[in-house]
Amino acid sequence: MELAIAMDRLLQKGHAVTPQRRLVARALLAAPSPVSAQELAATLGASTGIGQMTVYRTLTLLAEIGVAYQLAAAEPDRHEARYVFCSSDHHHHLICRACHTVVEVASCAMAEVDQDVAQRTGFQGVAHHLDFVGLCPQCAASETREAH
Amino acid sequence: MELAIAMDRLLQKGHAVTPQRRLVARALLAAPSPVSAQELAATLGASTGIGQMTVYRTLTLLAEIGVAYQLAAAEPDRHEARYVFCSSDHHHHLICRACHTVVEVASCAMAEVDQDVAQRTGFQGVAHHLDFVGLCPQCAASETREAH
DNA sequence: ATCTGAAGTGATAATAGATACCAAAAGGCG
DNA sequence: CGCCTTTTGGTATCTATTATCACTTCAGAT
Repeated sequence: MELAIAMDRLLQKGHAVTPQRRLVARALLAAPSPVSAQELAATLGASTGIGQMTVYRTLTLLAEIGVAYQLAAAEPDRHEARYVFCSSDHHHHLICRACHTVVEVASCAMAEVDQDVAQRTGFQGVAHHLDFVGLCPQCAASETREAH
Repeated sequence: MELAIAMDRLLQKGHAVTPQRRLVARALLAAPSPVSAQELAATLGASTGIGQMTVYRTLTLLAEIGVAYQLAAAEPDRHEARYVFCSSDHHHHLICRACHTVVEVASCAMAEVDQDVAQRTGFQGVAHHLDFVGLCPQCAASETREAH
C-alpha cells in the first residue's frame, strides 16, 4: 500500500505521523485528478474537521519529502497550486487539458539533458521542472464529435 | 530590433499597438531577470502612469502571442507569475536559483519526446512545460567561497 | 507505561496577487 | 477624417496563501 510508504518516509525524514497527515495523503492518493489545497480542505474539513492550515502545511511537507508533486502547468484562470500523489521515483506527468486526468510518464532521458545543459552553460546542479499537457483519447474523441 | 517584431506580431494577431503595450514590452525586454506583473506595474506606473490592470492584461496577451513566456519554475515563497521576453521560436530557460539570471537553452529534442509520449499514451496534441534551474557559474563560485 | 519537550494543529486575522466593472480615452480601418 | 471597436485605468473585490498563537498530540527516553 502506497500510503504506508508515504508515512514511512515522513518518519524517516524526522516528521511525525499524525492522523491528519494520513488523511490528507489518503485523499491525495484517491484523487482521480490534481487537486488544490482549497478543494482538499473543503472536502476533508467537512468530513473530518481538519483545518485548512493543516492541509496547506501537509501538502507542502509531502511535496518536500517527494511524496506529492506540485504541478508546474497551471490551468489558465486558476492561480492555485495543484498537487498529485507520487511515491515512486523521479518521473513526469502528462495532464489532459480537458478532463485533467494525470498519467505518469516513465522517467525519460532527462538526467542526461540536465547534464548536457550544465555542460553547455557552465551552470551547476541543474535540475528541471517539466510537465506534459495534451488531450487524452477520450477527450480527443468527444472534442472531435462536438466540432462535427 | 526585437521590439518591432513583437509589435508586428500584435498587429498580425488582430491586436492594437498602443503606447502602453510598447512600454510594457520594452520594459520586459530590458529586464535582466524574470519580472513579475507587480514589479513592472510599480516601475512603469511611477515613470509613465500605466495602470496595473494594463500591465497584467498586456503580459497575458504577450504570453498568448508568444512574445513573452511565463516561467513554470516559481521561486519558493513567491507565488506570483514571472515573465521573460522571448521573441524567438520555441526554446527553454535555464534560471539561476540564486541570482535568477536567465539563459536561453537552444531547443533540444523535446519535440521528439512529445511525439514519443503521445505514442505511448494515446494522448493527442502533446506539448510540454519545461524550465531548468541551476546555479550560474558566478553564484556557484560565491557559494563555494561562503561555505569555505 | 508514562512523562516531557518538541512538533503539530486549527480558528481567526491579515497579506497580497490577480480580476471585475465601467466610464473615459485612445487605436485602426473605411 | 470620423466612426466603431478596442483599450485603458481607478476602485472595489475576490481568493489563495500565510501569520499568529494558544491548545493538543506525537515520539523517544526513562
